[in-house]
This record gives sequence, structure tokens and C-alpha cells, in this order.
Amino acid sequence: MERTEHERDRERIAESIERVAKLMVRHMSTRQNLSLISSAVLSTLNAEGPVRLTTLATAEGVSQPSMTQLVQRLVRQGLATRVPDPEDGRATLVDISDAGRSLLSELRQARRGRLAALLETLPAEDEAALALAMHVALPIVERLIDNADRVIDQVTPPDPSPLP
Amino acid sequence: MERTEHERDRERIAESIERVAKLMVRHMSTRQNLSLISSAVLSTLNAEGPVRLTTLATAEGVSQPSMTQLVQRLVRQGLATRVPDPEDGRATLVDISDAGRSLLSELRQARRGRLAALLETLPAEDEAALALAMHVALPIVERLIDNADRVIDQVTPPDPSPLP
DNA sequence: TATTGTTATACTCTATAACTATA
DNA sequence: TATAGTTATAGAGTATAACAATA
Repeated sequence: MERTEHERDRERIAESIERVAKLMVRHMSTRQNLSLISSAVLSTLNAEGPVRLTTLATAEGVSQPSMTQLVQRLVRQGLATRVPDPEDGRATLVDISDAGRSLLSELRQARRGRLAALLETLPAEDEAALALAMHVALPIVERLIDNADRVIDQVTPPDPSPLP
Repeated sequence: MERTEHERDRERIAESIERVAKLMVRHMSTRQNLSLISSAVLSTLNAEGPVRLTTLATAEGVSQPSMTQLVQRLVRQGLATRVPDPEDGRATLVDISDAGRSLLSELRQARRGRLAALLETLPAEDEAALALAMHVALPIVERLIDNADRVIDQVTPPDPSPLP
């Protein structure tokens, strides 16, 4: 049965991803400072310039009202700005502020520091092996992530929702 | 400058992990059903039998009051039970219920299905390469995760907390 | 006195439903 | 009428501070 081993591999991958995700949410998101989603939005704003609220919402996979609130929090904290879209009176353009930009770079530096400290706990040959494996895996994982939004929603329906 | 390339590698790894984490939180956590942390607690209860609330809290890296609330939610939903510890009048023992156990196995099956569907979007040679790379990387990543709780908190202090 | 857990309070993040304003 | 966004409301999940009860 080759398929069984295959399945076990996948189970193991899923469990490790879950543990890494938990770790990220807990530690890499800089606690006090900014949540995972807020820093992701800040990062998007930094890369894409002024964008509409709806664009942000769909990009992050959250509802429009959720993004409204998130942006309100960012603006309240001085990390983002809002201006009406001159080309569409209904729309608002959200952008990152200077404070947002500098916080973002601090977050990235902190993240680098944490990751570096973590990797330094490994023996040198382990880090080398990990780097090599990541070099192979990362481009594939990134394609996988790009596929994810399309694929997962197609699989979700057969969910009879067995509990309250 | 070998160090610069090294750094860029780490930056890329961190960013991919962040995206995977976001993806997990959004999709792999079965939306309607149960959050990442709730299913993790259920999973711990399933594996470790009745455990104390404090043990759960430290295992998941959340505060005692947070775990109190989380367990209250699980009990309210019929997924967990609580009994006083016969050996210590202060303590409570939390355990998974039958409904919790069956929900957990449904969650795991759903997760397997999602991951399988996702991996099937890849060309065969990509999946093979990914499986190989993961085979190398996973044991190292798991050691890394085990190190994480110890290491990260030591690095966090030099955080001047520059924003409100 | 120390430990176990709860309650009180407050914040982020999330969603759906109902709304306003512009196209 | 359709689209962009907000407000209202509700709930999960998080934390700290202050407390009760037991060891």
C-alpha cells in the first residue's frame, strides 16, 4: 500500500504546519505590537500603495465590515491614512503612514532576530540541510498557497456541520 | 557577502511561514466549526486524558483565565467535561467528551481532505519533490518548534515598544 | 504563604444584517 | 439596481488585575 504511507506523510505535514502556525500566531506576531492580520495589511499597503478597502478585504480573505474595523484601528493608531477616491465617490483609499512604515520595518527586523535566534539553536549541519530543503520546498509551497484560495472553497461544501 | 544571502533566505522563510500560518488560521481551521486553539486543546485532551486547567494553559501558551474561558466554551458546546480533582481540592480535571472525540476525528478527516485536494493541484513531480524536501525538513522543524518556547522569550526583552 | 482557578474588565478580530451614499 | 462602505450587534479569543478557596 503506497497510498497509506503517502497519507501518513500528508497527515504529518498537516500537523507540523498546524504547530508552526500556532507558533507564529503566538510568538512571531510580536505580541504587544501588532497582530498577524494587521501586519499583513500594513505589508500590503506598503507594497501596493493606496488601495481600496474592498481590495484589502478580499486580499486578506475577511469580510468588508471586518476590514473597515481593522483599518479604523490602524488609523486610530496612526499607522494608516484614508482619503476619498477622487475617481469614485463611494470608495476610500487606504494607505500606510510614515509611522506605519517604520513600525513595519521594526517588525521585520524583530522577526529576523527571532528566526535567527531560533535557527542558531540548531547544529550547523541541520541548518544547512534545512536551508537546502527549504530552497526546494518554498517555491512549491508558494504556488500551493496561491492555489489554496481557489481550491479549498470547492472542497469545503461537503461539510454537514455536525455541531451547534 | 555570504551572510546577506543567508539573511535573505531567512526572510523568505519567515514570510512563507507567515503566509502558511494565515492560510491555516483561515481555512484549515474548518471555519464554522472550531478555532485552531480549540481544536488543539481538544487534541491534547484526547491524547493526554484528563488534565488540569493550568497544564492546558501552559501547554497552549495562554494565560490561566484565557484557558478557563476556552474550557467553559468547550463544556458549553458539549465537547469537554470537567470534574474536581480528587487529590487536590483546588484543581479541576478537564477531559474530552464523546462528542468532542467524534468532532475531532471529523476535523482531522476534513483536514486530510483539504490538504489532499490542495496537493492534487500540483504537478506530480512537484509533489514528489515537496515530499522529499519535507522528509528532510520536518524532523528539523519539529526540533525547532520544541526549542521555540525556550528561545523566543529570551530574545523578546530588547523590545523598546515604540508605539501605543 | 503559595497555588489553583474564577470573575471583572477591556481590547482585537471576526461575522451577518441592516443601513447610507454614490454609480 | 448595483456597488462601496459603515453601523449595529454578537461572539470567540486574548490579557491583566483582583479575588476566592484549598494546600
